[in-house]
Amino acid sequence: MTNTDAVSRGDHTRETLIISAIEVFSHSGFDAASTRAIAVAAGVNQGLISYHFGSKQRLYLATFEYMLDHLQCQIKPLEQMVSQELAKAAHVGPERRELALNLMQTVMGAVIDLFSEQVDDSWVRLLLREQQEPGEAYKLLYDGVMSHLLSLLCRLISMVTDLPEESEACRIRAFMLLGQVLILRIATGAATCFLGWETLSACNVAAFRVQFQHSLESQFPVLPSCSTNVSGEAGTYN
Amino acid sequence: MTNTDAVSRGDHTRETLIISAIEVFSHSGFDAASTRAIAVAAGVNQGLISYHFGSKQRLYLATFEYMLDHLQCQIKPLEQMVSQELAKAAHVGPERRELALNLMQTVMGAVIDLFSEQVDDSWVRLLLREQQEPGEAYKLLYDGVMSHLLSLLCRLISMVTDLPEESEACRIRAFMLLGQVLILRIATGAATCFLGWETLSACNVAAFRVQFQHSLESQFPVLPSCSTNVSGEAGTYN
DNA sequence: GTCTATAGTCGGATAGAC
DNA sequence: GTCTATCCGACTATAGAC
Repeated sequence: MTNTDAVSRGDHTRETLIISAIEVFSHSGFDAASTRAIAVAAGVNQGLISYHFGSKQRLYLATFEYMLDHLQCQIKPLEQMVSQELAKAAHVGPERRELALNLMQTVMGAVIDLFSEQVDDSWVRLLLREQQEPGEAYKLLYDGVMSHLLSLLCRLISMVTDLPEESEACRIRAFMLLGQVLILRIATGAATCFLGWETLSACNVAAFRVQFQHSLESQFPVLPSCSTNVSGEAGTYN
Repeated sequence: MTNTDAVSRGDHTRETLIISAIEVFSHSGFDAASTRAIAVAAGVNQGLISYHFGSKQRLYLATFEYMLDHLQCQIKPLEQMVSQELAKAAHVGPERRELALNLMQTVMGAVIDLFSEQVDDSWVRLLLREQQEPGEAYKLLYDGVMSHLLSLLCRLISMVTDLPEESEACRIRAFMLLGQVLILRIATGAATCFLGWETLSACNVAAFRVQFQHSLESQFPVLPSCSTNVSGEAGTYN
């Protein structure tokens, strides 16, 4: 068992604290979350927060670095995959347009997966709070994830619509597209009441995905032709 | 000046406290918001919160009742207008479908107006927080506004797409549609960084509205015919 | 209806033993 | 690295003067 000792006791405490901190911060907000409550949830002593992170604020930032690492692991492969597929078919014309649309479906499918399976409710609450009042933690979030995802969508939208990739119009479209799928996690209360989805079951997510695909296809019409999906079934990319 | 005395000093204090409470609650969250800070922001004594509302929790609920009144004043006329327009043209067929699409544009335009001009940043933060962890205040919000707005959209979507109004598919589409426009207020941080919109100027909102109209038209295609907008320019309805 | 003063609780940060 | 004990400030709610 010297293997588990490879991560020192301190490192384990550190991660345990971060995981508990995400839960407590997300529930109460930064100010109302007490370091005592975080320590209790983590099963460690309160003094260890100061020892490992220096202050409550620094613990808060550490939680964002932690979440960012996980989110980036999901986004980066998407970026690479898109670049590869586009490089393989570098020519212009309707085929490229259809490829871009297929890639868009794949990317958005992956985003739906990411936010429905991997991203916890508490993560959503934390990320949303920073969106509302961007602070130090938000810069991490934007630079690390949001900007990459939005740029990726712009690239694809640009190819499908012929809008310039850097244009405001294209960026707005990317923004709206993201809103269309993220609303499922943002308006949790409305989803519960209006759709009757207490929790996001795999079945619910599948139904949502079907409607989103319909919406996507009509939003960005391509010339009618047989669909050649780039990576198997849409959205199975991981 | 007996006219201004018609609202007693107490009523004025009450409203002042509510307005300040919205600001403070939205910034810090319920737990971290201090009644002291609210009282200072309102320029009244801290003890008056207990006197007028009984407790911090009741003040919190009062803020939602206050916001709800304002939101309902915007939503109800929309519902009535849609019902009237649909009653006037009660027949089926492509004309009705196009009417429904025009009504959808008008309704969503009004929603964009509502959330960009009338609904304050602090309102958005409060409403979002309740969405994330629905509490007592959320029931007020859902029954008073959200359910009405979503049902209205379902009615129109159903006519344009032939999806049954009560079907899950139709409800999901309504949900996504709302997400597409609300993202502008929800992802404030991303809007600032990615679109460069520090504040939502009228110009920014106009650009957003244009892109949304494009998206809407392609999402819900009707048979090509001359557009007969129901109430003048789309979205000028108030 | 409004104000002051205060009781009682809980917060973050830290010093020092182990 | 971990724990106990403690300082001091801020919190809600309330009692009572005006």
